[in-house]
Amino acid sequence: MTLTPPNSKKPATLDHVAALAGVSAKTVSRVVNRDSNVSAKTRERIERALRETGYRVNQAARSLATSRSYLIGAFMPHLSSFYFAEIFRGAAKACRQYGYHLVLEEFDHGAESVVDRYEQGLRGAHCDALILTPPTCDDEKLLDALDRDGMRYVRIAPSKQIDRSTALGADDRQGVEELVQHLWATGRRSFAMIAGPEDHLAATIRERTFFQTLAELGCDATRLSIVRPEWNEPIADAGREATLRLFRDLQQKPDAIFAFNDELAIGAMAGVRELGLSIPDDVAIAGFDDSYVAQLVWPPLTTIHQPIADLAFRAVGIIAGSAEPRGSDVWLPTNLVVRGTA
Amino acid sequence: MTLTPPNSKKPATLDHVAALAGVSAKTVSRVVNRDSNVSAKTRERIERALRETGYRVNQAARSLATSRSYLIGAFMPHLSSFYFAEIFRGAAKACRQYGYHLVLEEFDHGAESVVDRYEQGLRGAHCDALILTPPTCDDEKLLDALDRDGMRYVRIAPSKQIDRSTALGADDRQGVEELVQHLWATGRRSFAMIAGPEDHLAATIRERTFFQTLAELGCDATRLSIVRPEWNEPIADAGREATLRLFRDLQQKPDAIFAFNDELAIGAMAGVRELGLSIPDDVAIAGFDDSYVAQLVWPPLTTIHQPIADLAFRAVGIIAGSAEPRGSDVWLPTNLVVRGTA
DNA sequence: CTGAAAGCGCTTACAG
DNA sequence: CTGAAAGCGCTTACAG
Repeated sequence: MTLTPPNSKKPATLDHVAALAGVSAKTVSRVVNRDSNVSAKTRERIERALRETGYRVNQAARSLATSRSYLIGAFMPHLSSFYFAEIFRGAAKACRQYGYHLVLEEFDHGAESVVDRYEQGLRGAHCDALILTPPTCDDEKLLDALDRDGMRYVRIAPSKQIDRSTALGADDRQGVEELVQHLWATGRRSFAMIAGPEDHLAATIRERTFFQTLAELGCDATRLSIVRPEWNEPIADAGREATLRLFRDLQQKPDAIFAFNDELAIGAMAGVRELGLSIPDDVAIAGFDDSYVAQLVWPPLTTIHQPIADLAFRAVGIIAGSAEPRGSDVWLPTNLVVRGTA
Repeated sequence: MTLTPPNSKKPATLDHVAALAGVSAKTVSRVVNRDSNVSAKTRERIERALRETGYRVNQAARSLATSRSYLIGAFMPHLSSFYFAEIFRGAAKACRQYGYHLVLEEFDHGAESVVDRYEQGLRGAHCDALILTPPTCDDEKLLDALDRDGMRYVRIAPSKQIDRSTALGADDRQGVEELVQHLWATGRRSFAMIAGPEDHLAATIRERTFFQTLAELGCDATRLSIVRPEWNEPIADAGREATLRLFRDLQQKPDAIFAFNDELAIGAMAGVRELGLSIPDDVAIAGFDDSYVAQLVWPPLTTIHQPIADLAFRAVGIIAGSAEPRGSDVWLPTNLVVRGTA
C-alpha cells in the first residue's frame, strides 16, 4: 500500500489514518462513526492519528456506500417572500443541528412547472428528502414524481391529500379569533378581508374563522366584505389595488382590514394612505405571518404570529429522525401580536 | 453479472444500461457526458436504453471518481437581510444554469465564529467552492482555513486583501453621485448620513463620495453631518435611533438623510415621522441597495440600485467556468432610483 | 470509435 | 474487540 506523505496536499483517508495508528481502516471507521465496540487503548491511538492527519470523511465515498447524502432540498419560489426567508432560516438551523445540509433550488412559480424543476434540477442533487411548502406541496404531479423516485418529503401547510405524507402546519384559527376579539373590543364594526389564494386551505380557514367569529359577536352582515386580489408581483401592490377597489365599490367603508399575509397588509396600508385616511384611527389593518417586515413599516404592523421557522425546523427533525410517515404530524399555535396598525 | 429486473425499485446504473444496449459501461458514460466520440448508431441505441431504464447518474459515485460535488456553498448570516435574499436568488439562478446546486449554511454573525461554522458545518458538505459576502469575506482566519483545505472561493464586495481571490463588486461612487446631484437639484441644503460599518470598504466609499460631491457643489461644511448607528437588530431600529439622535444633537437640522442601506433608511423614515416631520417635504430620505422593501414602504423609498443578484450570478459563473483566480474580477455599475422619499 | 481494468474512499456483511 | 473482502457506481488512463 502506497501512502501519500503526510504533508502532501491530498487529504488523509481512512487507510492513511489506519496505517499511522497501526490498525485496519474498518476500526478507524468505527471511531469516526462513534461505534462503541473499540477498546479504549485503540480508540485513543486512532484519535491521535485522526488529529495528526487532520482526517475528514469524504462525503462522496460515504454517500456511495450508504446511499445517503445528508442533503435536504427545498424549492425557493421567489425572493419577495418573507415566508420563505423564515422557512429557510428554520430549516438551515435544523440542518446544522442534525448534521444535514440545505440545498435550495430556484423555482419561478407561474413561469414553469415544479416537476420540471425537480427532474432537471433538484433531483440531480440527490437529496435524502425534500421539504415542500405551498404551493408546491399541493402539486400532485410533483408528489407522483417523488413517489416514483422513492424520494422522501415532508409537507408544510398542505391543502390537498393531507394524508399523503407527513404534514406540519399551524392552527390559524386561534390567532384569527384573537384578532377579531381585539378589533371588536377596540370598537371596529365594519370589516373587510383581503383574501389569499383560492385553493389554499389555510386561506380558507382564515376567511371562515374571521367571518364566523364576527358573526358570533353579532356583527351586522352588511358590514362584512371580502376582496380577492390579483396575484401580481410585488404582492404588496396587489394588496394596495385590492384596497383601492374595496373602498371604491363598497357603500359601507370598512374601519378594519384583515389581510391574508403581511405583504398584502402593507399594500393595504399604502392604499388607505392614498385615500387620505389615517392608520389606525380611520382604518385598522392587520396581517398574518408576523414576518420581519411587520416591524419595519410604520406604524409597525399588527399581525398574527405563525411559527414558520419552527415548522421548518421540525420538518428537518422528522427527516433526520426518520420518523414514520404519518403519526408524526405537527400543528403549532398562532397568536395575535398587537403593534401600531390595529 | 447479475442485473436487477427493470421494474425493481433500485435505480438503473451504467451497467444496466450498457447490458440493455449491448455495449460497455464506458460507452454509455460517453453518451451521458456528451462525449462526441460515439458512432451515431451506437449513440441512438444507448439513448433508447437510457430512456427505457430511466437512468440518472449517481452523483455520489461521480463525485467520488472526479472529486467534484457540483455543490456551491454560502453562509446565510440572518434572515433580516434583503441583501442576502438577493445574493441567494442570483446564486440559485446561476447554479441552475450551470448545473450546480446551492448549499446554505446558517451563520449567526456576532454569536459565533465563521471558521467554526465552516469547519463544523459547511466543510462537511464538500462543496466545490464557496461564495463569500461581507462580513465573512473579510475574515482572514476563514480565508486561511479555506486556503489550507484547498477550498476555492469567490468574494463579493471584499474590503480587505482584495487581491487574495477573485473578487466582484459594484461601483458605489456612481450611484451616490447621482443621488447628491438629485438632492441638490431639488433644493436640499443640509445633509446627514447614517453610516455603515466602520471596517466596510463600501461604506467608506459611500461616505467619502457623498460628502466630497456635496463639497464640490459648494455645500456649506456646517450643514454636513454623519451619525454612526449601533448595530442592533433589527437594523431598522438602529436607523430610527440614529435619526432621533441626529435631530436631538444637531443645531442645523438636516433636510436630507442618506443611509448606508435601505433598512437603515426605513428606520430613518420611522424616526422622522415620530418627530412629526413629513417625508419628503420636510426631510428627504434615501437608502442604498434597492432591495425589495424599498417598494414596500410608504412612500416608496428612493434608493441606489446595486446589482446584488447579478454579482452572485456572476460569482457562480466564475466558479463554474473555472476562471482564473484574479483577472476575472467584475465591477458593476450602480444607479439612482427616484421614488417617493427624495 | 470502443472497452477492460483499476481506482476513487467509504461501509456492509461476515468471520474470528 | 478487530479485520479482510467485496461492493457502492462512476471516471481515468490505457489499449486497441
